[in-house]
Amino acid sequence: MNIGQAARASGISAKMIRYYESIRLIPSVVRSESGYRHYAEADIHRLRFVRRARDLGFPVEQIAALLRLWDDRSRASAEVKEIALGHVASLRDKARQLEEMAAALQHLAATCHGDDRPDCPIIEDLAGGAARGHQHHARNGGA
Amino acid sequence: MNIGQAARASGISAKMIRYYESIRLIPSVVRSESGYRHYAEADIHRLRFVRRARDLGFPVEQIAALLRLWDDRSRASAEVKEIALGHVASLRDKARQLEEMAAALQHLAATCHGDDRPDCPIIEDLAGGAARGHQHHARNGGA
DNA sequence: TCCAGACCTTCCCATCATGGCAAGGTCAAG
DNA sequence: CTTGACCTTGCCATGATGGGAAGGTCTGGA
Repeated sequence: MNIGQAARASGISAKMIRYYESIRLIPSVVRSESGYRHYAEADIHRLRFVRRARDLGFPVEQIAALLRLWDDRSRASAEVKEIALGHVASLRDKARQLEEMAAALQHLAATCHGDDRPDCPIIEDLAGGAARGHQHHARNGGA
Repeated sequence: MNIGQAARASGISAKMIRYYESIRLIPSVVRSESGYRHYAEADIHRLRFVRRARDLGFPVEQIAALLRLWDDRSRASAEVKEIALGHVASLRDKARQLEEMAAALQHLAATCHGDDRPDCPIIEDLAGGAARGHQHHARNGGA
């Protein structure tokens, strides 16, 4: 199987397959005499593993760790679980941060008329909280 | 005020102030004869505006739009509100995606013993769903 | 046999926002 | 005048991905 077929079979673009190989996330595959990469079933499985892990938002570094654990038949499931739960925590943390920003901004937007008047609490907040109204500042604009 | 003081006053690193200037998010400030940037109060206000918008997760492009609206005393508040609510939606969307990943992974992890046995539903799922157990695949790993 | 077109290779560039480092100029205080 | 803090520009790196160029390979058909 050439890289294009491997890409279609795994759901990872050829570009990314080469990239993953370059950073050693996946091993170098065999090449034909002319230099074409050749993928066997086991390689496709590995790529699909990577694909699923990416879909779950794992950073590449952690995927590397998961692949090592996959290869190690005797590792404790606790090791895998620890990585997984650590990642869950990090995902939740990021989600919470985004949600907090959204809530703050929505709160601000709720007090904005949103009509054709120029009055806007959102801009006023960004401009420095409740303190000032709207000081002008036309400046030496042209770079 | 030099760039370092402006950085301290605005909460944006000197590096980022220069960057923002280079991409024209903020206008070029006046320079001393020796080339040092000099910041006036109005510049600091503008930088703080940018800082707050960044804290709310606005991408730089949208901050540029907000700054234009800030400068335009006659614009309708509806324009600002639209940008803000659009951003709220995008933040919520990202947060939801992360949360979905976290939930899926947590669900998976819940079925994993997490002890010293090698059995691990997490790895098994990544390796290809319920289909196979754990096929081996030692390969030309060397790279 | 030869060509077209689809495929492959490597290499470089861009994203987005940020930090780091290096080489060199400037300024203020001692 | 020296020292040290500060400034300047420029390049490189991140993390994961896409785009494109320049050139080699393979396959099928006329």
